[in-house]
Amino acid sequence: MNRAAENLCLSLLSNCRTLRKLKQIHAFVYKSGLETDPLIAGKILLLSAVQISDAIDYARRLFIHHPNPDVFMYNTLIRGESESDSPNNSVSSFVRMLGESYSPPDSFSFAFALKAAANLQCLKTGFQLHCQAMVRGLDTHLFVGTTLVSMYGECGYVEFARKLFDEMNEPNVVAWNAIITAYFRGNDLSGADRMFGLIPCRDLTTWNVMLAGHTKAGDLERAKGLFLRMPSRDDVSWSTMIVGFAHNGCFYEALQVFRELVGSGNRPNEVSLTGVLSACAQAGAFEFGKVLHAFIEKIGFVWISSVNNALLDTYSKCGNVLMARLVFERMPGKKSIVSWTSMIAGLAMQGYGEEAIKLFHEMEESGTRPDEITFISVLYACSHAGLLERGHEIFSKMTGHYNIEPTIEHYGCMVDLYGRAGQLHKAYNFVVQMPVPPNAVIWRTLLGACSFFGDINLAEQVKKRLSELDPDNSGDHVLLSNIYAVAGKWKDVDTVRRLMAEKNMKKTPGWSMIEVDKIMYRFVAGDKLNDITEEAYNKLSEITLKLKVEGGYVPEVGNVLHDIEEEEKEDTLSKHSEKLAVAFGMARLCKGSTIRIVKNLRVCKDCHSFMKSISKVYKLDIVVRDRSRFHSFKEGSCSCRDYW
DNA sequence: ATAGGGTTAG
Repeated sequence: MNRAAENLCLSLLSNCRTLRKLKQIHAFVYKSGLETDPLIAGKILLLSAVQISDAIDYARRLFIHHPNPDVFMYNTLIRGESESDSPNNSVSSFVRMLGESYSPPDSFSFAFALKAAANLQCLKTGFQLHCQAMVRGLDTHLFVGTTLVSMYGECGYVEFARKLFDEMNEPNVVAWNAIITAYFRGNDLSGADRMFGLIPCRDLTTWNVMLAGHTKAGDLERAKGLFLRMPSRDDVSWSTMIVGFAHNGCFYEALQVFRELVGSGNRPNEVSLTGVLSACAQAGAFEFGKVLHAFIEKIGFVWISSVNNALLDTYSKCGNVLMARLVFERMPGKKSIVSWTSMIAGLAMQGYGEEAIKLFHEMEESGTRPDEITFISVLYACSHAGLLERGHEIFSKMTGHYNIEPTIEHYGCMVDLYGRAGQLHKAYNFVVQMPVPPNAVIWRTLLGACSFFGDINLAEQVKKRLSELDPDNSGDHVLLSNIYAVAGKWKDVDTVRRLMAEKNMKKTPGWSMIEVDKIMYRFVAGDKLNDITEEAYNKLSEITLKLKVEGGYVPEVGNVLHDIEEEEKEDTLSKHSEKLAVAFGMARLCKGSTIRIVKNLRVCKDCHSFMKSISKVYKLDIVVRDRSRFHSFKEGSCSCRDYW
């Protein structure tokens, strides 16, 4: 009878995919008095520690309450913890195991604990484990040796990894894959390629290692070539390509590979989904993001926190905080630091400073310790909402209460905080007194503020420092020349322009994107004519006329670089990519639907008032995400309250 | 039960 119950439990467990279901089965196991059955306890631990995402806390509790865990259970816990958010727990479990006389660590224990050291990139821990393995004569074990190669590679000691590899008795394909990965880790692409040529036989992982190595190095052409050449592909190959494209800003390609993946009859896994969602977030592909959301609900990935985090980020980067908030509130289990930080950043981008700070306090109360990224998001929220006092408080809290050493990015946020508020000299003094030497980004932030508030004297001073640090940056010259243009100092404008021409500096072309029928269209300022741009230009002149007549729109020519005739200036302005994108959206989208634009640079003052005017005259909502924040235009005003 | 893919900011 007990035998029958045991078989029933085992068969239930073999089909278990979610923590929810596992808990139900676990309850049944208790009812049947089988909780100490080694086979069943081992399987439940394996599921919660390794096979089900985000269930490691459950696994730990289960382990603690289990009397005399065997070697398998120890190894399973060490394994699960090595891949969790805190791999140091894995090392602690290993140390605890060392103290148990009845279950000494075996080759598996070492392999998993070494994996934790690799994930921690902690050479000291790895080396200590290596020594322990030598004492027990396990360092020559094939699996342990392979993980040692991998660990040293991960910790940046590629030469040493190579030495161990050369000393291995008969390295198999897995060991070869580990040494190739180590070469990539050390940025030695030709070394990796050389080993790829020497390897006696290749398996699927060998190819996947090559894909990952080249996408991480930014060589997507090479990766794509390998992807097409490889004899077969699995879900890791697909997700490597999707994530690789997404990380390198090639969202179009990322979406395309995802479509191919689905088109070829495969079911995307959670990694492909997080990758493609990240591409949607960057591109602002709201409609496609919603399709993915539906898909995620349908196949039950709502239980995976990484997918939820990516989804939350997609909604907030597409300008829909309400949906982001909904995903955030409905997330199962404990919210991770990534969930909190993404939600805070989402509110910050919309200018909801108070709400972001409120959420930050909720996070603190929930017992999740904010990290340096969280503070960047909160400080960003303060600077974009003009909350000087709060920004100051939070900065002090970071250093005082949380003992987090500010990085140059945190100082950048503070400069931005003062700069955006127009306290330019306070910002300047802050930069001069910073304990870290200011870099180009810091000075550029200040130059941007000088440009917004038209402080020519300070701008010239700041530009001098920038010329020392990053003399060939075109954006800085454009900013300076804009400052002169606004002040009508055309001689100075000319000097800057000539310098730019002499040095052959190219302006970063501004582009804007808009999604129509789940396809992203990209417009570049002064684009050549084709069917799409012609449609946009035609609609744009119609809109401009209507705005001038009915909305009292007057082009603000101050931001135009050249000292040319008024009419010509207006012509340059009218080619700004965000205007083309909006016009295209108005021509193509259903009447009354919100227009969503993503722009790579910051929106100019003229385009800003143009959008306001459209929202009033056409009674249309427009959401523009620029380099720095969201602008939601409604009934003639913008959510940024002209503070950007 | 060794190797390969993962979401947050700048």
